[in-house]
Amino acid sequence: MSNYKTIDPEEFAEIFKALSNPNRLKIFTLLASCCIPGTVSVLDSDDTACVGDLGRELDIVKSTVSHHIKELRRVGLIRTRRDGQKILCWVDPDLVNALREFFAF
Amino acid sequence: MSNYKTIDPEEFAEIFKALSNPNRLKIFTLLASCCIPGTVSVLDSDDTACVGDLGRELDIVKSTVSHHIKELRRVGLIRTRRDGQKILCWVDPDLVNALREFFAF
DNA sequence: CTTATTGTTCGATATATGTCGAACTATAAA
DNA sequence: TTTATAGTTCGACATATATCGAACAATAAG
Repeated sequence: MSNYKTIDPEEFAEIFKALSNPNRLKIFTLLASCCIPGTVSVLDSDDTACVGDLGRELDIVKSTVSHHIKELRRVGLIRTRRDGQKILCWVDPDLVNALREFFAF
Repeated sequence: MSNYKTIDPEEFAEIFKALSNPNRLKIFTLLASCCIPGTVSVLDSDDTACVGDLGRELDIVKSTVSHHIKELRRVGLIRTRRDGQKILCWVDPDLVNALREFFAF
């Protein structure tokens, strides 16, 4: 694991912190599993809103979902784009790749 | 990322939480970079104590290091073994592999 | 323009966490 | 047995966080 010396501990700690909350991790995994990396995320094929759908899926109020989305976006794990009333979300494949390499021997 | 559906969010969130503290992440990376996976960890070739060495390296008191070691061990990221007065630490390669797969597309 | 829908921001609150120093335990050395 | 070294546990404190509901903002529909 020689690459461990090259990472910024503060930055990576922030990323792991973003994944340390169960609901936030579920949001991340939902987004990761429902979309092709690099493309816009949808929970079903009807192109529904991310924040609302995620809240309904996880049974948490939208203000909490919005807060979690903001945090995931802040550390770079996901990206967002407005489409009408809805905010579409998807995972950033580059950061996911960096995380996979972090755990590579 | 089809494997995202199979993980336990609570368990993985705990693991990420263990890595979410900068000092704890530094301990993990020090252990990961200084030892061959599966073997006993040493910071230098003199087989010195892990807790004391880590504390000196990171400039934090031993009670804090001990607390962090306990947390890393609780979630399975590291393993420990007593050797005389010293507690030797090393990373668990299986869990590191699982984390790498978690971020695999 | 008015109403409905979607998402954000704010304030409050309860809970968790990181850190330290002091006291204690365990092992080794003299 | 006494002393030294290494690590753990405990109590305390300050700080951060997760969550909710209410109020607000933006966009769409009528």
